Amino acid sequence: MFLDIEDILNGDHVDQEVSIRGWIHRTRSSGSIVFAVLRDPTGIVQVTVKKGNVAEEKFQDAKNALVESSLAITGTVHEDDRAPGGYEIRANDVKVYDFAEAYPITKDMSEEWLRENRHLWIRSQRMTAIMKIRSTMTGAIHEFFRELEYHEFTPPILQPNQCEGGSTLFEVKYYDSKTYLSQTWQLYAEAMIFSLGKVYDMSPTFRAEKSKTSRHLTEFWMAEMEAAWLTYLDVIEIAKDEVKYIIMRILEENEKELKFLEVDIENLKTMVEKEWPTITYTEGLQMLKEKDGMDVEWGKDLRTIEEIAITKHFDTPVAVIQYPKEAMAFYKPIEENAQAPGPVAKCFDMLATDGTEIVGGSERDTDLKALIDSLEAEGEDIANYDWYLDLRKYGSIVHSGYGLGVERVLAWICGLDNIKDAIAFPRTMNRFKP
RNA sequence: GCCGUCGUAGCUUAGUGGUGGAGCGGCUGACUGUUAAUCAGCAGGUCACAGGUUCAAAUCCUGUCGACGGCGCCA
Repeated sequence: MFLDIEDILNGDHVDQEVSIRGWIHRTRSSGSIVFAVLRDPTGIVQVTVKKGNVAEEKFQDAKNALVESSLAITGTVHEDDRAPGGYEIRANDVKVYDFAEAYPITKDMSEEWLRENRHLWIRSQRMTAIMKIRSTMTGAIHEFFRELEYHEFTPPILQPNQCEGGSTLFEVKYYDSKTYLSQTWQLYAEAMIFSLGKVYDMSPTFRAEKSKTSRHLTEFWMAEMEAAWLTYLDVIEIAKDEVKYIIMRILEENEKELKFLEVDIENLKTMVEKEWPTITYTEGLQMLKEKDGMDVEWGKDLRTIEEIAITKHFDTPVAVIQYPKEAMAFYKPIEENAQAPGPVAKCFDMLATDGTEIVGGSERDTDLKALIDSLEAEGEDIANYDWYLDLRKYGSIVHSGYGLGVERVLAWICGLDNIKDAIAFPRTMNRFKP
């Protein structure tokens, strides 16, 4: 029976004989004693192997095993200040499963090298911590929506047409014709609300944008929701609750990992308790003018630099609503009750405290003619959308939804400076290996 | 699509016109308490690729390839 290393570090097994198994994280030898730090999914612990305490052959094995060799150790747990973590196992038996070759990842590593060796780098304490938090996060999203009695609906990934105007699609050969990888589940979710009412999903999303930044992936996971009878103002509040719930669950489950990543835990705690503001696009422009001296022409979409400036005035994420209709995708309806110099849409973005867009959503236009006009204005072939337009012909109702970028939120919560570390095997414009 | 940075040993790098060095890692040896130990020694190079300038190119020029970042766009 093998214990988790975590259990040793809890101090419950002092002076007991235990067995653990894992991989060598660090190793050094000093004549007749070998210090090996062993790693398993739960933590790291120092093991000492002394000449004479184990069979000579096993001592040599311990001495010769390089970093990442896999082995099992049986020994006695001792409390010892000299050991990292405060506990060590003094071995009386060693079994090496596999002697590793010289591990290519050593002390000095460039970003590029680590990405080329991502299949090995995911063993690092840093990536392990991030991936544990990611698991908590995706679990929390399911919990959150199921608690609200949403149904999970999984959309097709191969889709015949685009949705987000401007985003480029990955084309897939489909027998003798062609189709595209999903860039959103939205159109299908809009169909499903007539059946299930309230739906959510988390699914891969593909965007062939030529964006080479620390905030973009070509394949990422989007957590979306769509609900009948709700307005965009209703779902904004759900989005705020969802992100707060994600943070709360991570605080409950991953304190150790957050500390390892040097995340400001107190800051996250207070953020969960605060009200998150909602401002309009027009108010945002005013704020930029008055507080930042940035003069943005009304009607232009907010650029990265402006989003960062706005978020600097808040200590929580902020929802920005009612962007100019002109700059928005075809399905976002006009908000008639807005105070703005021009037509605005029933839509919102949520900006995290570092200025990244973590959520985007809207009400969906129910006016058949308006939809057709918008599509035509964007140069789309109406025939490609016939099934979607059907949804407006049979009992059309008000409905809204949004999408949350899983990696964006994770990177923000963990304070990662690059979104590529928020997913195990990132896909970007220039890299789809390993 | 536009702008910029980088490419030298397995890894991290020094080297701006004149015989390619070092640290880490590996191997050999020493060491009974290390903290990504220390000490001695050994091996390891198509200076991304192609062309050009020059008596001489890792170094200067042109092109290509690769990687990274920023803008725009987006989650």
